[in-house]
Amino acid sequence: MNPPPVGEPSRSRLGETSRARHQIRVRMAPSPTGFLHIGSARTALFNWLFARHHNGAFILRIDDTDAARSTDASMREIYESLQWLGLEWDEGGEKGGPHAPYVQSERRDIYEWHVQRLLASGNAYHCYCTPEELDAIRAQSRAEKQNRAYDGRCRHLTQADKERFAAEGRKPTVRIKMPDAPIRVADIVLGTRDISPDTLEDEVIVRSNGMPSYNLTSIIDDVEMQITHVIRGTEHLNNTPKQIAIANALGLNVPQFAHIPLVLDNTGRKLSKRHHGTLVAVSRYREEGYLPAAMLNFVARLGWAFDDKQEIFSVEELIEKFELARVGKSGSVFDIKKLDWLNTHYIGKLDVAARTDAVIPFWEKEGIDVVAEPRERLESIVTAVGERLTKLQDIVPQTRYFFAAPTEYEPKAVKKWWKKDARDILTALGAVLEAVEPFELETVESAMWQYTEERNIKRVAAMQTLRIALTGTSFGPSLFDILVLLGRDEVLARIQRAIQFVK
RNA sequence: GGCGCUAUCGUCUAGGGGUCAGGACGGAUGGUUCUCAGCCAUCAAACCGGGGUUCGAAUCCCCGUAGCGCUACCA
Repeated sequence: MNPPPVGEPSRSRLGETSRARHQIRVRMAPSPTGFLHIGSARTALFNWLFARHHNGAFILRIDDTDAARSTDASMREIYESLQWLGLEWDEGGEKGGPHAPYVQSERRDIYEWHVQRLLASGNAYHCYCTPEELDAIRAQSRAEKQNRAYDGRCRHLTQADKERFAAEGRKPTVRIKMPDAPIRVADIVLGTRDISPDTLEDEVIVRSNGMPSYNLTSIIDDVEMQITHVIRGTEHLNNTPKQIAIANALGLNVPQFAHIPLVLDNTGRKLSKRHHGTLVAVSRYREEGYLPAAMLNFVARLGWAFDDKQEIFSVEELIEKFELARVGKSGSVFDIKKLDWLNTHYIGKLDVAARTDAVIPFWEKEGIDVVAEPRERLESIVTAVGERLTKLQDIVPQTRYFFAAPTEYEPKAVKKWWKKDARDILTALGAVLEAVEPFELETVESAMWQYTEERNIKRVAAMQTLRIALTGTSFGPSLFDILVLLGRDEVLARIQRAIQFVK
């Protein structure tokens, strides 16, 4: 007895075979209520990759219908984070395009026109319920184990009822009238299913303040902007039948949908601004010194895999190999350890010049005056540090002593390496280093080895004792690199200071 | 409470009626070495449970269970 499902899309599951006639158009539609979320960044990436892979267009739309929470600052931050990641958009944002404006608060007349059509056709109606009444209805529905929170009671208001409410000063919302037929949701990653209409309630599509809400604006803009594929997070899955219903009532064709799994924290919950704060902010990773290439590679592998052997993907490879068909259905935990590994890898791939450039802002941020340093010396330091950088900001603890003598010696290191003979070793080493000619890598090295051999001292003991005197810590680059980079005078001065400290 | 989605090592995943269930991160051990990092080698580590179907099920079907998401005049 059920009427046939509505909303059947015209294309096949993958949508990747029958696209010859139409250009692929996808969009990312953040709401400007804070920084760019790591999950949004992944959604943006998937959209962007899909667009680039198919030579389509990637559109940036700003969903700011929640006026109370949206800010310009947030909008700029989102642009900036996206640009930093290299996810350039073809239309929208501050860039404009043939479907301008791309900011929803500037498109109200478009929504208004559609709402009037809905009202005129009887597919939408005014609802005069107050928030308090709604709360009560919700509570009751829940108690009665109903599957809908709102019962559609204002569908049947008489003209007299409306006038009475209006006289009371109540401002109505507009609700969409949900259909009686099941709605078919065809999802590229999750498959097709029919949603029973009695689980769908009459959503508010225009607030009482006149501002249209998400489910209306989203689908209207997707259609108006000729979006062919809506790729978004699974949290929107339940909105999809509502949006399809709205489009159907308006006689509009819906795009294809692809809901990608959520990004989870290590307890399996959705990563959110609310619970995780700046941990989910793309800008935070930028500030700590993660490379865009690493972020993209990492985030792409959350829910997507190419085969059973490849982990490292350049952006070009990602574009070439990315397919929606290979996106998984289950959520993925954001594992910072793996991001760290990738970041180390990508930093390692930077040549010295590029790595030096990348690291300079991090020195400056910590007040290290790199401008005063010869470029050559900076590059030598970076070379000496080698692969010891997981994040660019690690450059600071790794190299601080190249710019200023240590002000303290790490207690743990001192305890382990500065035994009773530390003073003697330092004194002797000082003499050795004072005498080497010239003060260069090979000469210093052989002089040191000669010393340890003659005195029958363990290399480690001598080296670590000296390392702490010079750097204040027990780890770091080759000690010979450090010696030469510091120069004889500075080395001798630091040895003297250490001897005083040891007493 | 309702509705929906999901389920392979700790994590990201490959595979998929017959495999020693593969790789990577992380972990452990050993090697290289002046330390750390790196690199090399080795090891531990998984098909949510129960029923079917089948000669054979981790794979197909059903039922559970668990987790998550949504449940706003947020998006």
